Amino acid sequence: MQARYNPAEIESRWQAIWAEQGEFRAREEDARPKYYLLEMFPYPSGRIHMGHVRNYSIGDVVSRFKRLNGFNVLHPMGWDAFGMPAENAAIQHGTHPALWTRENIANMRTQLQKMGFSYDWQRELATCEPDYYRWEQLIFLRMFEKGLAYKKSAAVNWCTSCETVLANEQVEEGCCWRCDNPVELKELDQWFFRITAYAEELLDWTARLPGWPEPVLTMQRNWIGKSLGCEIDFPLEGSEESIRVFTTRPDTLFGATFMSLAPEHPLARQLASADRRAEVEAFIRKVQSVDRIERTSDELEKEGVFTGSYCRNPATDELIPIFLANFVLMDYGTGAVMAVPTHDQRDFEFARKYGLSLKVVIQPEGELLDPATMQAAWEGAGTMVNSAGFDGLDNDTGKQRIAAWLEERGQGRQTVNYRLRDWLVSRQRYWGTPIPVVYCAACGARPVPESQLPVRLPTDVEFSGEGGSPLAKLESFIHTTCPQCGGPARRETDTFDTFVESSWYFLRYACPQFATAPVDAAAVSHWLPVDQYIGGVEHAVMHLLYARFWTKVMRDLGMIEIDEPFANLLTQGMVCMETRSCPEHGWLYPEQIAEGRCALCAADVVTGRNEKMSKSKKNVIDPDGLIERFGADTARLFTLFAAPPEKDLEWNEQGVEGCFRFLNRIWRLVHDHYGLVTAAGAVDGAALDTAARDLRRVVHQTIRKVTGDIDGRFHFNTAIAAVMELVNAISTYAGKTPDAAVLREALETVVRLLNPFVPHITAELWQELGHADSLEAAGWPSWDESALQADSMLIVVQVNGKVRGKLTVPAAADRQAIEQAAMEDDNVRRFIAGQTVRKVIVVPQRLVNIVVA
RNA sequence: GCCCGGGUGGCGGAACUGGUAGACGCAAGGGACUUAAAAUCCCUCGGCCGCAAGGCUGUGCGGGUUCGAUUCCCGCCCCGGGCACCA
Repeated sequence: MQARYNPAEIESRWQAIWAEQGEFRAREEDARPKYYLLEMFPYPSGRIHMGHVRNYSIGDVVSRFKRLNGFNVLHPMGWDAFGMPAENAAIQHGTHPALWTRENIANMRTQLQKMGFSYDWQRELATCEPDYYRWEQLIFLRMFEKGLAYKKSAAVNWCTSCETVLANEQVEEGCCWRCDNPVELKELDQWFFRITAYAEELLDWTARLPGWPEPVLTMQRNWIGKSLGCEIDFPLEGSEESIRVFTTRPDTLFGATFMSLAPEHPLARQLASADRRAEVEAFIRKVQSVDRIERTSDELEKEGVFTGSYCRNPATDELIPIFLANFVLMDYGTGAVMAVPTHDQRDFEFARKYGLSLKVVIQPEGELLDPATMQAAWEGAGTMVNSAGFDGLDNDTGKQRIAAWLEERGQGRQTVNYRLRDWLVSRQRYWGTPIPVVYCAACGARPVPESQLPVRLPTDVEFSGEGGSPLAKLESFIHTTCPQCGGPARRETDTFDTFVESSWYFLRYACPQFATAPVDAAAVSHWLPVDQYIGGVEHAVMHLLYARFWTKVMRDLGMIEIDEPFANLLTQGMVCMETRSCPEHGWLYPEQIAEGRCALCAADVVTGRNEKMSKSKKNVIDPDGLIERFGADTARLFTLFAAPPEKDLEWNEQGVEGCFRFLNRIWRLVHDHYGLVTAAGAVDGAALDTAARDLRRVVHQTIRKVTGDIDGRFHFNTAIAAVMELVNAISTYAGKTPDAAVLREALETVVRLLNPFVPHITAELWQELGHADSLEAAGWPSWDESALQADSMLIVVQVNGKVRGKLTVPAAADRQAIEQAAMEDDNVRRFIAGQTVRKVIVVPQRLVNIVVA
C-alpha cells in the first residue's frame, strides 16, 4: 500500500473501472425496488461551476446511498442544450451554435466524469437533438388538436436586448430573467399553452405534495393566485350595454359609488363624452407611455380621469360616474372595478383626490365609521349597513347572499379568478425547437402532419448579429407547401421557449432511445415519479410549474399515467463567495490577488459582501483547479460538509484544506494499521476490554447516526462530522494496544460510511483492507443494538434548573439510586444546604433537577 | 404592504420530541518533533471573576409559560427570498 494519498492516480483508476463495469446502469428488469434520483440538468455553457458541483455532489450521495441500501437506482444526466448563449457565441466567435453546444457538452461530460458521479451515461440525452425535440413537436400537435396550444394576438413582454418575447414567469421586477434588461409591452401574434386550464388542478395538488418544501409550494400557490368572487354587470346609462366588473367583495356592492376602468379597456374611448374626449385621450396616451416597471411600481401616484359617462349600481339603482384609473389592470379580472372607497384603500385615496362620494356599508365592531372623518378604508370584517334587505348580516354571510341575489336577478354570478396567465412559448430565436406549423394564405395556420416530423432545425443559417432570428431570413426553410391544400405556404419561424424542453426530459430518461412515441408508457410507469428531485430554488415557479403542467397534459393525452412528476423536492442553496475589487481594475478573480493587493497595480484590495458566485463579479472558483490540487473527493466532501444542502454555502479556501487533511488522515490510519488489521478475524464481543467495547459503541452509534442523517434528512454535514468523531476515537484507540478485529471493524465502518461522499478513496481503501468484492457488493452497514449498550451513563444534576454536577452511574441504576447519588454530590449539597427540597424531577438517562426554596 | 425563511463564539455550523448551548471543522495562540521548513502530534480557545475548586453571564431585543426555553406563546428589531395597485 502506498504511504501517500494520491487522489489523481486513485480517482482516474476507479472512474475507469466504474465505466468499464457499467456499475451505475439502471435496468427495468431488475427486481429490486426502484429509486429515481434526479438533479436538474445543466445548460451546456462550457464549464461546470461550483453550483453544479454542489448540486450533483448532493445527488450523488443520495444515489449511492440508495444503491447501497438495495435500490435499483435510476440516476441519469443530460443537457438542456437549446438557448441563447449558443447564438451569442455564434455571433461573437463565428462558431455554429450546434458545434459550440456539442463541444461544450463533451467538455462538461468529461468534467462530471472527473467528479466521479454515478450516472447512467447510457441514458444521456441532449434536448437539441432531433431524436428529442421531434417528440416535443408531436406533443405540441396533440395539444393543438385539443385546444391546449393556440395562437393569439396579445400584449406580450418583449425584451429588447434578447429580441424575443418572454412568458410572464420570466419577467422579474419588470426585467428579463436572463439578461436583466427592461421588458416592454408589445402587441404580437404568439403561441400560448393553456396552462390556465390546469390552474385549479395545479393548485389542488400543492396540498398533496408532502415531499416538497413549504416555501416552494407557497410560491406556486401565490403565482397561481386564486381568488373567489363575483362578476357583476353595471348597466350603462343611455345604452343597452353594461360593464362587467370582478370583485371579491360583493358584500360591499351597496357602497360602490363610482367605477374605475383600465385605460386599455375596450370601452374606454367610447365612453368619453364629447366635452371630455381630449382629456380622456391624453390620459390614455400618458398611461401607455409609462413603461411596465414604472407602471407597477409603488411610487406611481394614483391618477384617473372622468369619462363623462355614468352607469347604474345594480343594487341601489343610483347613477355612478365612470373613471379611467392608472392602477386598474386590463389583464386581471375584467379590467373594470366597482369602486368602494369606504372599504378599499386604493378607492379611498382615489375618491378623496377627486372629491367623490363615500358610503359606509360595513360597520366594524366597537367603532362607528363616518365617511366625513374616515382617515382610511375599513377593509376588515363587520356588520352590513345601508344595504337594504341585507342590513344586520355579518359581511361574510352578506357575500353569499348578495352573490345569490344577483344571480337570481341575472345581474351577476359567482366566479373564480386566477393571477396565472397562459404560458407564452414562442421565441424569436434560432437555437430552439421549431414550432411545427405552416401558414397558408388559403387555409390559415395548419399543423405539420405527424408523418412529416421532425421539422428539423436547419443548420445553414447566417449569424449577422443584427436583430431578428436568422431562421426568419432563411428562404429554404420558410418556403414549403400547405399540408391541407398543397399550395405554397410559409413555415412558422418561431421556436419554443427552452422551458418546454425541460418540462419533460425527466420522462424521456425512462426510455431515452424509444423510437415510436415520446415515451414508452411501461418504462415511465416503472420509473416515475421521480423519487427525489434536487435543484436550485430559483426554479421554484418557472420550471417546476411548467413541468407539473406538462406532466398533466401528457397524462390527459393518454401518454402517461402519473399526476405529478416529482414526489420529493430538495431545493439547495447557492454557492457564495466574497467579492473583491481593486479601485483601479474593478472586480478581481481570486488569482489576481497576492497578499491582499491587486496583482496588476499593487493597490489594496477591497473586500465586498458574500454573493452568489458569478463570472460578472469574478468571485468564482473553478472546480477543475480544485480537482487538480486536492482531487474530486475533497471537492465533494467540502461542498457537503460546509453547510446543510438547503442553505447557502460560503466558500472558504481553508475549509477545503481541512477536508483534504481529513482524507489524508484516514489514508494514514489505514496505512499504519492495515498489516495488523487484514490478518484479523471476526469481533468476539464477549472477550473485549473496556476500551474495545467503548470504541465499538462509538462505531455502531456512528452507523446509526449517519444512516439517519442521510436518509430523508439530508444532513450531510452532521453525518460527516459524526464520522470525523469516529476517526478521532479510532486514532486514540489505535495508539493503545488495539484489538485487531475491533480496529478492523472500526476502520471498515469509516470506509463504508464515507463511500457515498468520497467514493474513490473509499473504494481504494476497501481494496487495501483486503476485499476482493466491491464496497457496493458489501452494501450499507447496519448497527448492532447489543454493541450500543453501555455499562454506565452520564446524568446531569441541576439545582433549580442550573447544572451543578455530573454523575456517572451504572446503566442499570434505578430512579431512586440516581436521585440519591445526585443528593450526595458535593457541589449539589452546597446548593441545597439549608433549603427545603420541594420537588425532584428525574428524566431517565438524562438528568435530575432538584427544586429547592 | 402581504407571504415564506432566518438571526447561536473570530468564522462555517451543531444541539432530532422543551432536558449539559457551542458537536465537527476552520482560524488563532502555546508546545513537541526537525539544522530549518513543510507535514504530523499534544494543549488552550464565548465573555467576565478566580491560583484553583468553582461562580456569574451568554443563542437579535422585551415580556410570558415551565422545575427547566436556542427550542413553545405574545409583542418588537434586523437580514435573506417570493409576491405586489390582483379589485
